Amino acid sequence: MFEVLPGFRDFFPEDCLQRNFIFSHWKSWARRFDFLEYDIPTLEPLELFTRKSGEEIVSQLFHFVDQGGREVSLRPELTPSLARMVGSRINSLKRPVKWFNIAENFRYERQQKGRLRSHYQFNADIFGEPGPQADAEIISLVISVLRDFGFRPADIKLRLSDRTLWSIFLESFGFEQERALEVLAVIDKMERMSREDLLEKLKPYFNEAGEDFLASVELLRSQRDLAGLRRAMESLAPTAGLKARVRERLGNWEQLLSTLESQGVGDYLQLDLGIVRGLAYYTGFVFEVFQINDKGQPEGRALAGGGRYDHLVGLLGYPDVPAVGFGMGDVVLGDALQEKGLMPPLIDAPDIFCVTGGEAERLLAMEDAMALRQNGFRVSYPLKGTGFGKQFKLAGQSGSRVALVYGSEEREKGTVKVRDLQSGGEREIPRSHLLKHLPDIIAEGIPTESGD
RNA sequence: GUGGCUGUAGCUCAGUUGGUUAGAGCACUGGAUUGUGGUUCCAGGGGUCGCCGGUUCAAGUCCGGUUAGCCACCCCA
Repeated sequence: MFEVLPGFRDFFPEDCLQRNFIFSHWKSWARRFDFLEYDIPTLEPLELFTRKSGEEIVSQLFHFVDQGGREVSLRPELTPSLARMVGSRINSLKRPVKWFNIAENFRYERQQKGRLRSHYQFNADIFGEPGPQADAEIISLVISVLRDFGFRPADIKLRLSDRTLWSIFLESFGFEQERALEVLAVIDKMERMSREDLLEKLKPYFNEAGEDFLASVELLRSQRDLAGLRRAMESLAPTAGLKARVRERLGNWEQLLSTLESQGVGDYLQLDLGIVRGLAYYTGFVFEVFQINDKGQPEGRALAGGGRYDHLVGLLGYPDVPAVGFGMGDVVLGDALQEKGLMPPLIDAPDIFCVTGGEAERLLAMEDAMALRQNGFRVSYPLKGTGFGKQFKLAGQSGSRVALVYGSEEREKGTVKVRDLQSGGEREIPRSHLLKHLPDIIAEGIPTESGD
């Protein structure tokens, strides 16, 4: 017997129904925000990913050598491919470039909850616009989608942070470029590490001054509103030059937040500089969306994450172009929808179920079924002969709205009996009038004789 | 990659101190039912007890290994 590979999933029809429910929401909201759909290959040169993330990523990629001797890999994400597409035509694309994609991504990793070796991810990105209104557009889209799934502000929070402020902060301690990123990586782990371990990790950078540094980091991380963030940053910036950059950056914050407030999604935001995101290429606003528990604490894996990456396209060898985007995976989202009871009952039923008597009647039904199908109706019938009773049972189980009854009596009169499978009401109409009347019957039903 | 827990029918699970041919509910198939239903009743199919080995007269049950899943690390899309 065969089983699916570890970390992969079979999608039975009921699973596809749920997947399509998620996909259609994603797509619908991307369209409403006027993002255009694009797509990329499943298989890419291995180097496309190592260029961005370094050689250590290779052990987590599904990669192999193809028959032509090329080192290739299933895509673990689509940002590098997207950067290639955008970069290669950046001078002819109308800006801002607003694109989205829904695709399967692969990673060779030990699986656990919310994290498989294959998952589907919704990505939307904006290229060519460096200002905070592009960030707001992305964040607003993320929240709009999740809100439409039924998550309320009490269920989820988009934790919003800023790599730019962290850079200014680290610069005030004398850290820039690589060393700033290394210290940032330590800050990223603060939620999960003890104070002793943190101090140990910071020792190479601060010697004995780690305590003071940590206190400053804590001050920043604990801020939950813009006024507090402003006070904290200004108290930490030692020079006039840094103070000016803080003021300018906080102006961007104001614009971002006021845009999101006026779009009515402010209730989902939580200012939280504790979000850093591990990836090195993020440059400005960054965010992650989490479910929150009764105490208001984030729980589980991020439902979505993203941010600004103004130098990635340049890093991959194309002209520099500012960019901001996000990703949202189907696994964590699907789990969250199940837990919260937000996955609605999804029905997948035909419009019409044909019930037939003998062979002559069956052939008439086949003729009508095809005509109905050509007009967009979803029509089903048994694929083997059985009695009327059995067929009505099947019709009921199918979830179909109406049954069309083709018996010898109807055949002789040139009619067909239409039965409303919900109300039990019936109506006999000439076969030639089927197409004309069925849309109304399906929409409005047939009352029972008692007028019920 | 490291560690802990768990594997009995498609699903949820029983299965006694090791003891004959491994069970239930749901689901599925057929029938009761050849002109009207999702109820009901009857019957049936479906298992290498994850896999391999060991202990034993005897293993679903005990032991070892392995594999898969879950959880936590590591890491992060």
